[in-house]
Amino acid sequence: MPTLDLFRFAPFRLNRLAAEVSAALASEYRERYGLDIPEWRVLATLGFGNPACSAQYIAHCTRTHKSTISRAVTALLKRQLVERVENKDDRREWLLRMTRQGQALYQKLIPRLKRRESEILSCLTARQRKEFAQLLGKIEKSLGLVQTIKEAGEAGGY
Amino acid sequence: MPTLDLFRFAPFRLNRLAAEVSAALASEYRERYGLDIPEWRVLATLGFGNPACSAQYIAHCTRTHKSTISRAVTALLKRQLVERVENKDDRREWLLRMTRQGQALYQKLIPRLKRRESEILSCLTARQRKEFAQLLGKIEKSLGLVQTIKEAGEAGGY
DNA sequence: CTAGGATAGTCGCGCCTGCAACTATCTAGA
DNA sequence: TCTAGATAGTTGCAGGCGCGACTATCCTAG
Repeated sequence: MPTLDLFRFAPFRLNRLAAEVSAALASEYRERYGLDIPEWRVLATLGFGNPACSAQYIAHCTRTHKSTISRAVTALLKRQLVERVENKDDRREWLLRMTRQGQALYQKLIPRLKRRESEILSCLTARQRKEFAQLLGKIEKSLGLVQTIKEAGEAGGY
Repeated sequence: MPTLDLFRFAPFRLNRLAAEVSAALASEYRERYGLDIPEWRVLATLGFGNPACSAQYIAHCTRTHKSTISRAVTALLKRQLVERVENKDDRREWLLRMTRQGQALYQKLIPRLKRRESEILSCLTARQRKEFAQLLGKIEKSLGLVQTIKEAGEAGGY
């Protein structure tokens, strides 16, 4: 007679943990800066080595649906946190980048988020944190979640 | 100038991984058996050491909102996968338990889900899987996600 | 015994988000 | 060149779910 302990079942544990961690961070970007997760992902992508990229690129490498990214970009445009410029080579897409105001918000937000992450992981030793990151990496890799940046990049620079 | 690599940021990684794992399992309980996640959580709770408990108990220990559990129970009642009996001692609540049909579905579903979990974790060695479970446990504990069963139990048996 | 507060469960409302259709644009092949 | 298919982005729609109000019931203090 098969049985399953939900509390030892990795998929359930990952879901619950991710929800809890997201809730812990939401107070930073939502309550303090009025951002939701998709909007934060747009800023995060533009803020790290991708100063001007398309919405599609952001959707790909954050694994977020393009309609969700589209709405996030619309909201960020309205708040003048990002701007978009026409891509002469391909007029279907727009190149997105943070405005000065967007960068200012980003600069203030990042240290707060890093601090929150540190708090959450502070129950682990430095060695355990590294181990945890590596194990996550192995699972991500086997699920095909890792190479999105490189592949996206190689697939035409976006 | 602070910066943050989304792909090394634990909250993002956990979110993305949880979403991917959930999607991988959804084909089992949704496509094959027409269950969504809350419904599956109800069955899982009833199937493991809690043969007759209240909706509130399920909500507590799965960390799911009571309205979500309520709707899941309604759907399961309609499909006659669970039934509920009046609790003479407290007529505000109902005791839920799986019907014979519910148990039959549960028996067929469990091995499939376990197999999927094994596939997902097959990229890790046995030792790494154990390590991963322990690290998850430490984080869960520090976030107060662990003792829900015991606390719920001690809080009156529900 | 009664009144006020707590708790179980239900349900309406609104937000979020994925799906799919749509437009505009690009690309490849006849 | 022209056409068919692919792709970027937007948007209407519907389903899922959390919030909060509501009813019914229970409990505790006076």
